[in-house]
Amino acid sequence: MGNRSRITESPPAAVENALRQLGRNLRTARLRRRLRIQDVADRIGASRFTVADLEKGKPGASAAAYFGALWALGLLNQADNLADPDRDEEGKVLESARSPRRASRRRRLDN
Amino acid sequence: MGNRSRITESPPAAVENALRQLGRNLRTARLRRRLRIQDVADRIGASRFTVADLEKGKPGASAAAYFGALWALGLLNQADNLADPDRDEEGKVLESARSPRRASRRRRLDN
DNA sequence: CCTATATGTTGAATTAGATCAACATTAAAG
DNA sequence: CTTTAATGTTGATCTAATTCAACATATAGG
Repeated sequence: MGNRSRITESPPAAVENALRQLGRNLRTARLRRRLRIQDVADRIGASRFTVADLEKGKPGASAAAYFGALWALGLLNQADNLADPDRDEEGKVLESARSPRRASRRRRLDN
Repeated sequence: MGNRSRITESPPAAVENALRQLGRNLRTARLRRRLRIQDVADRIGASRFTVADLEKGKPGASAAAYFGALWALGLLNQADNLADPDRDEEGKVLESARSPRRASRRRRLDN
């Protein structure tokens, strides 16, 4: 019943660091463009508080908010390659000839 | 969560598409690894419903959930370059010699 | 300096995100 | 085909994400 998931409440360090770095990058990009927090907020239809949270790397903020900030700064195209199957070399190796639509337990590798 | 921001409630098409694509990529990567939705959910400490939402590209899901899914699949490193200042060619051009800590309205370019 | 303003901080109010149960559907493997 | 399990769907519940006001701080520019 509805509470916050562990990944949002206390993310692993790698996730926390990635979000903090993204936040710092968003701030750098905004300042380079001479935009105020409020300007970005206006462009995406959010409050200045939310945009400030994004620049802090707040884990609980919505993915749309982060992507929207990238979009407002003209940087959304950099998200296109995220988890791109063509770039997933490990995945390519693991994939069999036929790609299943469900993950069957019996054929799954242990780990 | 509270008053849902416009960017989360009805994101611009570019943002919506980017999220849907990310969701599809997460699913492809998961299936290649022969993992069930539940397996990814267990790894990040979320319910299978949330992970299913991620694979649909749900805008309102937390950024930590998306990054956590990438992390669970060994793909988080692909997020490192998001908005990387070194790759922000347009930002480099706009940046003056000194990088300000605030965006002053007077010096801001119109647009 | 001095002033204007961008940003930080806090606390309260509101509502939607996350969870779960129960059931339906569909694909995988024998 | 049959069986098993992975995934989809729905609705209710609970709590945290977001907003906002008000004030404090600090930076930019003159």
